[in-house]
Amino acid sequence: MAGTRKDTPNDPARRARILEAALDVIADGGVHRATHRRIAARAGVPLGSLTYYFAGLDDLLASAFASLADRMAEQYRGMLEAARTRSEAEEAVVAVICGPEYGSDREMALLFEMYAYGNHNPAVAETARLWLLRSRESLGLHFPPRTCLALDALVEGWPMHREFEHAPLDRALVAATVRTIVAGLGEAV
Amino acid sequence: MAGTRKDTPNDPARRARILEAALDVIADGGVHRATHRRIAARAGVPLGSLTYYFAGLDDLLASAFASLADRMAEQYRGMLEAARTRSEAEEAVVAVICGPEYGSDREMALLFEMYAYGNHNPAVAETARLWLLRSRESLGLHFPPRTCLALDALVEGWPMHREFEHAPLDRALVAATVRTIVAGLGEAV
Amino acid sequence: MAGTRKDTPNDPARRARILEAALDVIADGGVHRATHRRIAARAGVPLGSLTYYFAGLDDLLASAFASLADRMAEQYRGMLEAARTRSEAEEAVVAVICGPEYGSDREMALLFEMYAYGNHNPAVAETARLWLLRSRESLGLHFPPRTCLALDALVEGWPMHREFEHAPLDRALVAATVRTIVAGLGEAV
Amino acid sequence: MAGTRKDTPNDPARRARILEAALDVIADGGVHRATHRRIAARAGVPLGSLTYYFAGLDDLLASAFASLADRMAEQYRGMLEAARTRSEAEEAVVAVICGPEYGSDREMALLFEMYAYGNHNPAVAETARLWLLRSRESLGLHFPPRTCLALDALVEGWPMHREFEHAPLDRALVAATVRTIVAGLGEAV
DNA sequence: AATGAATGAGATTTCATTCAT
DNA sequence: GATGAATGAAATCTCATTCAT
Repeated sequence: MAGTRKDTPNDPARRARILEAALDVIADGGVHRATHRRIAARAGVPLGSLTYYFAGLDDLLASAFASLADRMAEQYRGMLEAARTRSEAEEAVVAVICGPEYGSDREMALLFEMYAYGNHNPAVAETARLWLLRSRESLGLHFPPRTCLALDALVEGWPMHREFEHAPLDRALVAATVRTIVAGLGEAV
Repeated sequence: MAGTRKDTPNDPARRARILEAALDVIADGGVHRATHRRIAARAGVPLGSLTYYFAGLDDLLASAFASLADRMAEQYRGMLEAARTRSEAEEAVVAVICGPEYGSDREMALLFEMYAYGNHNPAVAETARLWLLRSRESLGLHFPPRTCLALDALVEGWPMHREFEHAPLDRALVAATVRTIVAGLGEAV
Repeated sequence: MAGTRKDTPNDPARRARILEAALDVIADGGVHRATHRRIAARAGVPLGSLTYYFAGLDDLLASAFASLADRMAEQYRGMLEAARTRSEAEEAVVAVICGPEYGSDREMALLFEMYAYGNHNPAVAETARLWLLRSRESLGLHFPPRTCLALDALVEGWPMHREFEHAPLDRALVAATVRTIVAGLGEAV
Repeated sequence: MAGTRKDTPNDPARRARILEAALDVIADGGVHRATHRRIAARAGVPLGSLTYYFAGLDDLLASAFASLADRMAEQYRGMLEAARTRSEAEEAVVAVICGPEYGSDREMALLFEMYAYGNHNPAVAETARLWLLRSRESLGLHFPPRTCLALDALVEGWPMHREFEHAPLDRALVAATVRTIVAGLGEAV
């Protein structure tokens, strides 16, 4: 808590700090409670800053989601890239679905917000589309295209159970499902 | 003076009409743009009506989502109940995922909103939890529990691709995946 | 100064009071300084009142100008109607141009504001057009149409001198000019 | 780095360009919408420029109106100076009133803005006063003082009809009125 | 000399909610 | 039971101006 730290003018990190604050506020209260005031307060910057850096709240939120998607896509890819064998790759997919290496509760909540907001904001819709595409590409490092599509559906859908039922996922079941899909859909394009 | 009046003073359908209007407004602009005024205008009822029937906006939205979840859970169950054989049941799951019999774009968007809003509203979180549970129960009419969990992940996740990529899903691939999971996970509890 | 008087709910005079306050504020500082806050303060009503009674600032200002134009057109007509002879009518025109029976400084300033604002607001442009028309009609009680047009030009233009040069108009000259125009243009349509 | 630069560092025309942009912005949206930002954008100069060249917005607007009045007074005088005979002078007055040689719609709108703004800004009031004086002086090249006053009233007032009623003026009527005034008021001082 | 960055103040507007009837 | 009127609070956004460079 740097508390009294004054920003130097032209603080290059300020923009990023605002974005991160926006994500915090969204994670806490949802897009529907993300306001200029709350974001500015959380970031510790004056209100006027937000409209100086961003054309409007929509633009700010869209940028925040873009930054989120970017960061998560990189993590995702990192996990898949680290796998050396098909079997390790399957294990990586399980980890992506079940955590905890990937996708904190905060990030899952933010993704839901992104999907919801994307239905009402073209820029965010595009961010979501790209995010889906990139996750598919990461899977493509190890699996054929059709398998990627099926696994990706699992990756999007299963964490929902994690979120709303208050129990951790059954890791063995997830692993079995992943293996089944990979084996069952085979190598066909 | 009753001349142009549309509702009897105690219109029993008014409450339902307000809920439907709320869903329309949410589908159009998201929870973050759902306001008393817009909902009242859409429902064609006086503003004061809303605070008469509902304790507040949160309560109204929670009721609207509950009504949505209820209706969709019934449709879902109807589709599974109509299946007579395991194979028809698999076909029903494919239909649930790919549409168009189930889950219009409007309804998909509303589900995203429900998941997002549920992260910030306990009543809606409970609605979402129940909805997930009921969809699992419907699958349970035909499949063993672990298969239900895996299929349900697919049911939640795959429609997202439909929503953000602008192409219909590959029905054959979905069918193959469903069959693979059903066969691969077997009958074990 | 009624000072602490509370408005009864549903005060029928409140709308009119807001309009009058708006004109006061415009007369003081010009349209470019007429803000919700200032108008509300001058009228002694809460800020929210203004947007309850008027769709926006433009609407409020347009209504204020409409009320001004209406009142002045009635005064104008009253003065012309009171004239019994052609000679009295000429005298009435002189009075309209030179004051003080008609057109206080405040009202003249407001008219300038109306003309200026009318160039950027269709509703006010229409108000200005109607105002010009009604003043012509009042002149028409005594003079043929072409004479009305010429006299009306005088009525609009001469007060400007009054406003910006800091001397009262030369009443005798105005009278002579009016007589000359009435006589010179004759009775032709 | 001079690559795309349009102005030399000390562009002598920049000040004038800003003033012209200010007039454009005023003509478009009125004084009440003339802001530093809009003017800078229209002029294609950086925002900081405006506060460098002008002490504040009031100063900028006052300078812009001064430049307008100057230019129009010169045009006005040019038209009167070109007249060689009394009859040509009368024709020049008609042209000034009816256009199109003098006073485009844009310029008329700007004059209205000047009159309105002048009521709230001493510098602009002085500009307006001078403008009225100079137009009178130009008339004085051909007509005696009292005639000048009367003609000038016509020159200020008649164009208003042009502006708000959507028809061109009746040139013959204007000419007849001018002749009548010139003849009727005679040569007396 | 000239300007991009920055911000406090305030503008317009929307809104949930209260309340008298 | 039902609702139009009303308003305080807060939302988004714009802006004139200052300042370091």
